[in-house]
Amino acid sequence: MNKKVTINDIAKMANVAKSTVSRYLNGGSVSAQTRLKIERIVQEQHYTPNTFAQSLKQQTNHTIGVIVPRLDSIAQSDMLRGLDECNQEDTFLIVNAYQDPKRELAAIEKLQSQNVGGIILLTANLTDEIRAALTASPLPIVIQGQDEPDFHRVIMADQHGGETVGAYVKTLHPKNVLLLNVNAEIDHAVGHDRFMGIKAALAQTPYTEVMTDFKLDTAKHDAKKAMAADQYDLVIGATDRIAVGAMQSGYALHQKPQYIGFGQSFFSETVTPNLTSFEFSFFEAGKQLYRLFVKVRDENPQTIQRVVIDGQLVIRDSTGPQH
Amino acid sequence: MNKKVTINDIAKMANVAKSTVSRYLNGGSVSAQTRLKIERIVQEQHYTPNTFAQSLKQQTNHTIGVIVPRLDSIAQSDMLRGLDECNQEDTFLIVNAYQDPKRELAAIEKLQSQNVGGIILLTANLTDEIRAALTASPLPIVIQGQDEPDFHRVIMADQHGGETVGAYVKTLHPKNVLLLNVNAEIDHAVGHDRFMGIKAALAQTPYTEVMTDFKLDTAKHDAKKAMAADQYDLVIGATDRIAVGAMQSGYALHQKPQYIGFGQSFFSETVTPNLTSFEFSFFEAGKQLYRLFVKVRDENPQTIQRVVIDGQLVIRDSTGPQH
DNA sequence: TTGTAAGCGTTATCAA
DNA sequence: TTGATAACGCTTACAA
Repeated sequence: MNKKVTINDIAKMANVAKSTVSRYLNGGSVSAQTRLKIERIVQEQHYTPNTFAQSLKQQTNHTIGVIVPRLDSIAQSDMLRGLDECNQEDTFLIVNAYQDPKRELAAIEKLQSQNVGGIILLTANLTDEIRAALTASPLPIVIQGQDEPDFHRVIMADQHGGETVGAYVKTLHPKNVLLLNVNAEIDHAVGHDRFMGIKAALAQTPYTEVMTDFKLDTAKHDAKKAMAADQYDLVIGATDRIAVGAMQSGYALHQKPQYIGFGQSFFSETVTPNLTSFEFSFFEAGKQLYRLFVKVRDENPQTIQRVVIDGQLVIRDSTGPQH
Repeated sequence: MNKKVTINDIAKMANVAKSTVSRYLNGGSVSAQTRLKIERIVQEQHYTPNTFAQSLKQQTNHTIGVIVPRLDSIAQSDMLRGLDECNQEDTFLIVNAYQDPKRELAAIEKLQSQNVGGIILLTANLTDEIRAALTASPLPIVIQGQDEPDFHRVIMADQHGGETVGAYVKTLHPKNVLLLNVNAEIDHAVGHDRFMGIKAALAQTPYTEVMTDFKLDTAKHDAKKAMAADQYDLVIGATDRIAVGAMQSGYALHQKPQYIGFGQSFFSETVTPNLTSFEFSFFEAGKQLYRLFVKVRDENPQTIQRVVIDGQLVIRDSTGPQH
């Protein structure tokens, strides 16, 4: 920050008081004559107000802290793109929590000490500590990822996704199904909501449920163990990544079951064969998330807001005819 | 920002002047007695200084604008993690430029008007306009991605990577090689530097160079065209993503050449077969980038700084024995 | 060691 | 329509 031109400089150059310049900037009443004069000088000098002074004075600011569980995920980056898309005038302070509840909590506290104007929290899992911190905060806060009844939130239609996949699975008439799920304690939306519909659809079909985690390697390992022990003609992963792990195990074991995942298109189209999956609109989720945040911040609604984002089943080669 | 406790509140509670509290906070001289008193109250009240007031007063701040070309890339997120890793006290304002030079320029201007304390620019390509904007800025600036002589920078050892891959390629004794490259005008570090060593190593071997772009679909399409027209036993992609596109084409055409890419491990391990690639340490690059930035900001070196980050060849199944 | 006071760049109030 | 002036929360001479 070298020698930035201030409102005082502009005022002097225009031979007016700085309050007049301020009024000009904020759309107050100024005569056409002085307006023109100030306008010219502001342009010439490339003047932009000092945001710190503004925030200090206004006791609020347009920086929104966004906490993401991870950055190396298409879903998250799509969501951030959605936030960007709608954004008119806010600045996002993106903090990576590295899927660690401790870091998530620390991020909430740090953001508050940095005086952000609000927080958008993307999360897989809320601890009691985090709930307490959120509740204690005077800031407008919106969360995404979990259907937490006490907070304004945007959630994905995991339940509907599970039902849709369930309905599709019925048409495939599988003989023996492997479900690769994650612990609902770690991510309730994924571990529980997604699989309800699937299990209902498999009422008449034998299936095995194996718990794994979100990492590719773990999924690969757990899938291999299961697929070596029994023969499956359909494998459903809780996420695309998990399904891909299973595909690699299948490849190694020379098995060719059908595969279904949950997630977003890029990942699904990267693997061979392309993966059939239920795809959520994370981009849309980001847009809605921003809209909801603005509503919460500006209107301070007294009832908890809840927005559900739908998705759709995209059928690709992994459940295609050649299988 | 509801009713945050200020330094004045603390001062009153402790029956001292606010300057004393300020001195306590900034490590100035205070008697053991008052130190204890203030300490207790600060803790009780969860007092944190208002960063806007601090920045306003100090005429500088600890927010660094980070412009990234894209967010849906492991390389970028690894680099950001590296930045985080070393960071002591700075806040990163991450801006996605969506691989669009216009947005990149706009981001530089917006960050300046937001009074960031400096800019870290990750980029594939610098336009003259952007060079001009960077040169005109009074802020400390560090760039990454291109070997631009006029700016402090961290670059990847693309040239050395190409030579290493070249040496390895010789040991494979390929009969006919397909190079899938990108235009050096779009990304000189990739399009030119990476391929110098490879082409030198292929002096005695027939090869075809096809230009494509960074998108998976384009690479797939271009690779398919080339692989349908001629028979190759080795395909080298300018990036992992491009190599994966080629793998998919090979799969579709029932061809099984060997494949080599450039990039980071996750992507390489996602595909089947796992991809041999020259992997740069983007995480390390991020760390060095932050260190370099701090050096530039705090020491204002008069000579242009240049840091090179190395990588290593990781041999996987795609050039493995079963091929 | 401590307190007083000025000032950072804004916006808002209130006279003129 | 304008311009002084106070205030936002903090740091920093300088004085006590």
